[in-house]
Amino acid sequence: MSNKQRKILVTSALPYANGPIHIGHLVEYLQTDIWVRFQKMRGHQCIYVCADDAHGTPIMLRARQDGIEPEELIARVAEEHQADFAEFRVGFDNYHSTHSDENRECASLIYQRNSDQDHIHRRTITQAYDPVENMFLPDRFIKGECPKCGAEDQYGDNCEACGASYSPSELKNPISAVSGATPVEKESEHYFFKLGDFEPMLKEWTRGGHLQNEVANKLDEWFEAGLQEWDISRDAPYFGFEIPDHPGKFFYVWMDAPIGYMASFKNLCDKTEGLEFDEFWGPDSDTELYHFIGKDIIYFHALFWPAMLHGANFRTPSAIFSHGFLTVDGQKMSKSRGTFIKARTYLDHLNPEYLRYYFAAKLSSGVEDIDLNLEDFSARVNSDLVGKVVNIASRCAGFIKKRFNGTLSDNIAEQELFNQFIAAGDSIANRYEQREFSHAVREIMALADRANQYIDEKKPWVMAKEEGKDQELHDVCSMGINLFRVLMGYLRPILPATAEKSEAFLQIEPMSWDSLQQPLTAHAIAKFKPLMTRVEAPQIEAMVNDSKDDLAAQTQAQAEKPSGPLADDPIADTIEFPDFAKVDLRVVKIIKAEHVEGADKLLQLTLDLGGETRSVFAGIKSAYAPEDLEGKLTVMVANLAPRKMRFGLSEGMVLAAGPGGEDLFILNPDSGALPGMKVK
RNA sequence: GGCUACGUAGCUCAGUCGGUUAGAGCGACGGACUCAUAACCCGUAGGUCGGUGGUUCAAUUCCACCCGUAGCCA
Repeated sequence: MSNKQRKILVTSALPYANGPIHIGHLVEYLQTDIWVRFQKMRGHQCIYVCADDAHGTPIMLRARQDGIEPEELIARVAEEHQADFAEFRVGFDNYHSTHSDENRECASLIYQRNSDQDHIHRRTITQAYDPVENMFLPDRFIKGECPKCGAEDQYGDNCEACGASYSPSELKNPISAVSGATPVEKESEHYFFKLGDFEPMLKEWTRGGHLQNEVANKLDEWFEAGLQEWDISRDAPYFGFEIPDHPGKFFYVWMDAPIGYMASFKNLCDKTEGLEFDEFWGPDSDTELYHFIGKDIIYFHALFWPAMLHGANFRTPSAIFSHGFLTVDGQKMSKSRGTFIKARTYLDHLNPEYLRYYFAAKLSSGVEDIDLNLEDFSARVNSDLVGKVVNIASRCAGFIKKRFNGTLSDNIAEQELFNQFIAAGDSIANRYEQREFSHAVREIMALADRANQYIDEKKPWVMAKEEGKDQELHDVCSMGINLFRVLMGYLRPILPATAEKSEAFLQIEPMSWDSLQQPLTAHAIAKFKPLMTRVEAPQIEAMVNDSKDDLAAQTQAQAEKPSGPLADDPIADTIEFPDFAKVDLRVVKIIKAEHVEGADKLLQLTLDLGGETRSVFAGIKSAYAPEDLEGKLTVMVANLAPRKMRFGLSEGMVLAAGPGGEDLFILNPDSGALPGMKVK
């Protein structure tokens, strides 16, 4: 190793403990793992820690729904997560949980130190509250109609239909997703982290080479908008850590989640001789700290996190490495298309090495999304790995075994070619270091092509039939094996399992970057066994089908819950006839229907009551075009007090049924009814 | 809606700090070979570099607008 040993601590974002790992998550864990394995091969001390993110309202509610304690839920999920990671060979040095003593200590300490420095501020805010469940509601647990476009069933923070963002209080007809009750406004004192205190420090930090350029540019936007205080507390009931000395107040899950990186490392220190927490986290630490994250959580990692660390007198990260999202066959992962593939479903059908390779072949240091094209996936894996790389060993091993007693030649036949392979190592290493894995793969595959060309030029199968060519045959095949070894060494961070099988075949110690420079001569190798088999189309189909099955199971589960108009909207309290008789319903004819300028949902109707004309605004624009209404008979409440609306006076109302949106249905009297007739 | 990326051969992607005939791998087609997991080797075809305008002697590369895709808006 040419450089001195580095001390590096690496993290991947903590997976949330309310659901399984899917292939989208894996982009990050595999990217990180490849980088870590590369660093280790280079001889550096590189420690990779992670943990389950176990706190927050969704976990509390999910546990309640399953009828178990949150602790039981997160324990079960932790086991599943780690089993998935292990099979994908994600080599964490430690995997912990944010619901741990270490994390409670670290979170409390970071809070306390920031508080002592006056970076925490208390303020009373008003928030949506579920009066049935007696809990405050996070935005995404409030549903209602979008204030902009009127789309039904939208979350409290933004509308999936029109993309508008808003606050939950702006939602129309809001309901709690937990109880179905109408939320009320309620005051509560919250704790805020004064992010603005850190603006100068953050501006310097974000431009100090710790972020990808495009990310730093993005942050500039946020700086321009102004840094606002960050709400770090939540009220009971909440699954998390109670804030020290403030009963009933808990740390917001996003406050203690990144601290989970520290906690996991602390937990590792406690069980590892000679590993010192302060050496990696102290303010003057000269070790390196890297966080691999998805681009969706840049805000938390590039602003709050360095600021909190700084405010608590800890070191800040050396760099944040953000990556894009995964699409499958060019589109967002979709349960109905069977492309929402869970790690477990993948493992049921395919070798994890394939996916590691495919992702590596597409990953760069940027934040672009990458696409898993299933057809391309098979082609690429089969052609590159099976056809090219593994095949090199396969086509040489037979001769070595049969003709030379399984021992390599004591010559290295083409020193120059071997040197070229070694020389390429610097460039490949540089690609790995820069997280330009796709470039690294490209360079390695170019070498694999070169190795196959070499064998083709030398034609060992011809030599094998000629007299007196034994030495040459031995040399060429040994050369092939040596080239294969170097290639496998370069691929080792990406293909750990295949590399191990290759090491067993070659009968060598685990390869390091430096160990590759010495070719194997006069060395006994084992019998060759296929190192990797091809991806078969039926495997892919089966995986996609199983992913669809998951969906079917879910839909079924939903179907078991009673739903429908009666369940959604139970029959109201009994009334007496006089109550009903107060309502004067009349048959009317719609003479005119027109759009109302500026109104999202309303149509203006001119109604003939048989001698009298009324103007009524009806919220049925989403379901009816005006021209389809004109001439129709319907029913109105004729004695409803006129109401002044933004667009004019509405003199009554027409009746319609249905949940809303396109599903609204006005009433039609049977033929023969005349305008003005009373409905009784 | 505002902002940010991205849009290059059938597929997956390089590349161009503006400059002669735009590249690779896979796939297709043709040939060669038979050591090898029908793998490997040689060759051929295939692109108005999302669209329209502008700057320039010259634009796929710079600028503007438009279309499409994705993400962010704490």
